[in-house]
Amino acid sequence: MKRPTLEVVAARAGVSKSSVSRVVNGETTVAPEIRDVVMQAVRELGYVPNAAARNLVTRRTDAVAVVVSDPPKGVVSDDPLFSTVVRTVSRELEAVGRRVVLILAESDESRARVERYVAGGHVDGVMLVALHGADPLPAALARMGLPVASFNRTAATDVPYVALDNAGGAELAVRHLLERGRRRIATITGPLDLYESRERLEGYRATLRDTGRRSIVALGDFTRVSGAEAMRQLLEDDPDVDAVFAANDLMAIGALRTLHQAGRRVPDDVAVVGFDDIEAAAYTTPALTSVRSSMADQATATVRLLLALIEGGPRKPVIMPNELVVRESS
Amino acid sequence: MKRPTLEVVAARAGVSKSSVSRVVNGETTVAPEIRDVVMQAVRELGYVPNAAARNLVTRRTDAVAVVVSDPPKGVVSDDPLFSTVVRTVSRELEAVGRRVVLILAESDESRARVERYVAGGHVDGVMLVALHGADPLPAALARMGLPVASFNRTAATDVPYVALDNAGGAELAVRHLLERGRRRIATITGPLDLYESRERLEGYRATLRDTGRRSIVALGDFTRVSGAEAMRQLLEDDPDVDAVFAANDLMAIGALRTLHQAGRRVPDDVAVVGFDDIEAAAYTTPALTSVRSSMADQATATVRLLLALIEGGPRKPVIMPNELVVRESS
DNA sequence: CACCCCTCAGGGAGCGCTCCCTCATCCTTT
DNA sequence: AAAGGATGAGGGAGCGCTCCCTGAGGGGTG
Repeated sequence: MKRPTLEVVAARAGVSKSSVSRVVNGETTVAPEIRDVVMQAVRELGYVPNAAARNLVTRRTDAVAVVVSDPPKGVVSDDPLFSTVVRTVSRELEAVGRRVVLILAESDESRARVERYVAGGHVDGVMLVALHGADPLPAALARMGLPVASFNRTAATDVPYVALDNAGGAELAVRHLLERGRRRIATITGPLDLYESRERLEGYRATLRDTGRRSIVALGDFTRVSGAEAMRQLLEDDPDVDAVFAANDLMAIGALRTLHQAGRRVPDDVAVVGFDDIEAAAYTTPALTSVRSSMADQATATVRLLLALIEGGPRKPVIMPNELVVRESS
Repeated sequence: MKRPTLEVVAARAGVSKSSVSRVVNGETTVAPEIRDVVMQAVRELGYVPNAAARNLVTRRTDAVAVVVSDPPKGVVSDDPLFSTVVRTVSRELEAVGRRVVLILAESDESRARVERYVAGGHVDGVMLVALHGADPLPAALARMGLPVASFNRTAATDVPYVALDNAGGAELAVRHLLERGRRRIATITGPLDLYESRERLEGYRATLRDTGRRSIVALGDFTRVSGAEAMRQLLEDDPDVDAVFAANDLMAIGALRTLHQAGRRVPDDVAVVGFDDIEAAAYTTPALTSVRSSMADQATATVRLLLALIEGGPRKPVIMPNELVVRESS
């Protein structure tokens, strides 16, 4: 069951190790006949280069770490962000022949492990996902000089990122509700240690402020449960609320549930708008109006950014646009 | 920015490379004072062993490939199976100090890449997820002698797996509907090239058969869209249908949507039962009755199985139990 | 025709680590 | 007290690969 080495292939092909190496690595300075005989031997022996040996000398790994830094927060296991991002990223990296090493950094301990791992030079670059503002990881990674790109903005200003136009999206949502004639427009925020949450909240506030209306804010943490809870709070605090902008769809879904239980009709009594336009948004009752932000596109852009960084490209952030998808809930 | 090597650490500590190696690898045959002085040097220099070099000689990688073999099937990006499994597996492997190399095998081409990759000895074992019955990958991987464990049963009989009691779960669902007095119980199946789909269908059929009732079957593919479509079909084929057992929750959610649009009340006119009890099941309107099968537990069991396999454990399958969670939809 | 240059194959050092083997030291045992 | 055994440190080969360097051979130029 021993795998053939370069040397064995060379012997079989009757050429030197160097030539085989050149052929395998696609160098052009090889005579066609040597090329052919080597390829033949490679095929016959089922030769696969040993990545460890190669990595040992080249210092390149062809691997990228995808670090999902995020507290486990209970059972939010079907968080669509996670699968969309991981899936897209994996697909995109696969296409350029790079491996994905997935790392969940849920505790300080595992965060330390990530640092050690990355410091060990096992990967060519790191993509960061879902960090709260205070997370020390981005800065720590950036400090070790390895290419790092972040999905969403982080507190570490020197880490290039790809983010949405969050404030713009929130403005879209709120303007839409105003146009529908809503007067008491509340919001359910995401965790405020996340930039996106803060920006969405700020967009909501700014838009209302322009019309002289006051903000009605309840705090959530991007989970369905928190959305349901926040909606209950909102109903209690201000029974006349007639519209809600939830900072993501999961929370909007939670809010929908609370409204249903409380006997409020959507959109007749209360209009609801979410953010992200996840697939489930089209399957709620009533179907959810949402700010569409293609997480997949954002993920792709982040991968591209990281790859560019690895090639020595410029470290500049990217902002993705978004649009409003109007459905039954508003 | 050059990383220190074993040799440098040895020099600093005033001992031999061998001793440093022993300390770093936690061998016990080292005098405490040498241990201490080495640890000190390691700390001071921030030494992290080079995995490539280590792997080159030991042939161990401490990495496990998680292969998600699955056609891209459009936008089913928030498939809860994916995130739950990947997340759980990652967490579990992290805990035992192993890396996760995530590979999406969506095309024949990438499947070939997986084979080559695994053949290259880059990982100590492979965990397979979500394969359709005809997938040649499991057999191919098993053939190369590497430990392989599958999340769910596959066609390759020699690949150990962890599966649910699918037929039993279906029976639970159907019996429950019968007890509720339903007479025309239909089912929406998953893709029939999946064992789980076939087993759930078989469980449904067998249970109905025992009561002398006939089966009413519509085909789905585990997505919301397909559930909605199948429900439409069912309504058309048999307008008197008064209960539906969907082979997973996502399709049940799709069915709920169709029923809502068709003006049928749930559960009054039609009762709906899903399978998996994903988080979203509690957030539908009405909340979904579902067969609970902890995907997380199943994923954990699969990891354990794989780790045992790597240690040379026995190759025997594991079957997980399930229970019915009754909510408003039935 | 002689010389030089260019192209391209082969030789071999060395990447950082492990692990086998040797050997020094100290403790036991008779 | 001498010899054998246990313990544990050090030396060094070698894992499979890349890449620099050397040098052979062929073609072009004056």
